[in-house]
Amino acid sequence: MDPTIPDRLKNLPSWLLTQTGHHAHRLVTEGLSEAGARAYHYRLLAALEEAGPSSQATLGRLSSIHLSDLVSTINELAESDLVRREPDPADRRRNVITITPAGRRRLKALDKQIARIQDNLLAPLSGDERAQLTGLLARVLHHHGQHA
Amino acid sequence: MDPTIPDRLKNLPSWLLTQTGHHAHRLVTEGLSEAGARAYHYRLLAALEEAGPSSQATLGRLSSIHLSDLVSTINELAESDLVRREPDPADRRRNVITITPAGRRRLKALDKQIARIQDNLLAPLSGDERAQLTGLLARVLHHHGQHA
DNA sequence: CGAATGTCAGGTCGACTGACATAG
DNA sequence: CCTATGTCAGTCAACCTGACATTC
Repeated sequence: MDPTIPDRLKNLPSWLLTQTGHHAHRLVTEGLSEAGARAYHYRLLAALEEAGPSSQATLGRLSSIHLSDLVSTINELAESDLVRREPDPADRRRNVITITPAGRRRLKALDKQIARIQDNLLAPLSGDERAQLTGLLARVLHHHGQHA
Repeated sequence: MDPTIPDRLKNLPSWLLTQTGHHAHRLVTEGLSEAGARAYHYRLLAALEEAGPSSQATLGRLSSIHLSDLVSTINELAESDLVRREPDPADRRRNVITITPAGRRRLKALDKQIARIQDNLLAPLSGDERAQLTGLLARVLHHHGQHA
């Protein structure tokens, strides 16, 4: 039998969101670690490929990674030659971060892992229900993203 | 203007879940900290009041709090006289944890905080949509709760 | 001047791992 | 013997704070 979740929690949105969020995070972490990557790596590579060469400050905004964490994340990716970090000649405060061909290949491989994980994560839901869920979540996230 | 979330993430369920989960967690943490409590405290008190006096192992299963974290959580609650920890005469490996009257009062106060937070969290959704969302999340959670 | 950028040291919270002693 | 229980030490990822020097 199930460990009978307390009534107070069973239908509490904040509980459901933190717990499912945690399961999602666990699945992603496990899936990516097989490929030797972390969630931050995927987020950063994804933002970087879509935005093109960018400053660290911009990448932080795009990927929702804190500036102070970006430093070490970029260090790690640069060490594996997945990105390059170069000073911006036009603004000497900035670095320009560029994704390398190896970075693009890595990103593609991670894309596949990530896609597999989604299916696992939402296994009990139909296609329509998955779309419903993502739609609702996107609205909640957007609302809090505005003024967070 | 919005920081234009990368396409890869924008509709990715695992991303939406971890991010909204994080917002939920942040709101809960902030709300409870005004009352001098943490999320673990609420979860434990809730499980305890509904289950009645229980061993730590049982409480861990009910509240999804890891056994090793339960020790310090109970220490904290016991120090404020919100719960009592007593050896179980019938099974001397066990402690029996009991909620005190002060614990029940505290729990009621936290309930109110928590209710307020839900409204904030789901602000952009209608009543029907909130029910839809919690229903879908509960199914996902239940699925992963089975064999986690 | 004020604002933006990158770096670093540190802290928090929730979740977890491994070891251990004790008791059933 | 094996399992359950409680305790402790320590790790981890993600997120955040505050400080600082540099440059615009």
